Amino acid sequence: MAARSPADVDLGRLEGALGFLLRLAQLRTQARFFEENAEADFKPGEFTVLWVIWHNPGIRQSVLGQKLMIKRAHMTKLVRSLEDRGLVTRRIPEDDRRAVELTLSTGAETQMKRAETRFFAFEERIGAPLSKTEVEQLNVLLRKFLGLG
Amino acid sequence: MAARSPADVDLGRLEGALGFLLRLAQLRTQARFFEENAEADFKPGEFTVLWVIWHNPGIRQSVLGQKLMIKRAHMTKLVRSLEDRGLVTRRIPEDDRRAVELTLSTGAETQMKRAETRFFAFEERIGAPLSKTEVEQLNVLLRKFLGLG
DNA sequence: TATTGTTATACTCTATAACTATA
DNA sequence: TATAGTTATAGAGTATAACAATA
Repeated sequence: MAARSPADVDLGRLEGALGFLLRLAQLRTQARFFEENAEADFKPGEFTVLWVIWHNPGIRQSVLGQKLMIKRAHMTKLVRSLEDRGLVTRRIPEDDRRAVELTLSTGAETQMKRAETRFFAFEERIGAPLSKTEVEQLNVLLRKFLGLG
Repeated sequence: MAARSPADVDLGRLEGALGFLLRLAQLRTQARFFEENAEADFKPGEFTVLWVIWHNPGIRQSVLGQKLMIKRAHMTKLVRSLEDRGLVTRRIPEDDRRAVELTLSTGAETQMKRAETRFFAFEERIGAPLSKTEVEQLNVLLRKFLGLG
């Protein structure tokens, strides 16, 4: 009855709960990232933000936040820290002086090219418990779940 | 070029990255949970911990932490808060006086029966963008990804 | 009035390291 | 020596509300 090892634990209905499985999958992925990429330039969140700015130069801070589900107040702090590290430049557009347009610095582009290799190599590795077809299925289902593509 | 709305944003290879999709899916699920369950007794993390204790009475604190990927130091604080609220009882077993065995209080069982209904109803709802078959596929793939069942 | 971004504050989750007690 | 749990501390992420500037 009283479980003495993780394998003995009975999760009951929880084991079929999508929210629970998503949380666990995300936690495990994040934990593995920090184990295997201790000396990486960027954390996953930073990489993602920089990546999207890189591929959408001049993107507005609010749009970036909406897309990546980052709240405005947190976005401010995040962008400030990237700016302080010389990775991102901010520009106030003439047509709407409330907004902020974000661009990658040239130094950041160089760093991102290196980080890209490492990051997507990791993405390949974490799919390992699944076959190539299964990874593709999982991708399709998650994108549909999220209303992307 | 410069994206003015989230729909315009180009995610490039990121859109096919498992870690990224998992993070977004988890974030969205969590955000929806708090929108729709503002008056719930328990947060998802608390519900999960209480659920596992409920279904594995006398489970050791360390085993629970391993299963749910909660670090020991955080586990201590979490269990303390549950104990302070009269939901969980701690017991030092005679055969290993370093360990702590966790059990649900009777009051907590009653609360959990109510919470169970709400929680799993939410779990049903979040699967909505997908068909029943797709939800089942997603469950299977995530469990395999996690090395469960 | 509504929107964009900022500031201030607080709470949760997580990470680390040093510690106690038990094995 | 190793393990289970605790304590203390720090950092990241997130939420809220109040605010300024602009639309």
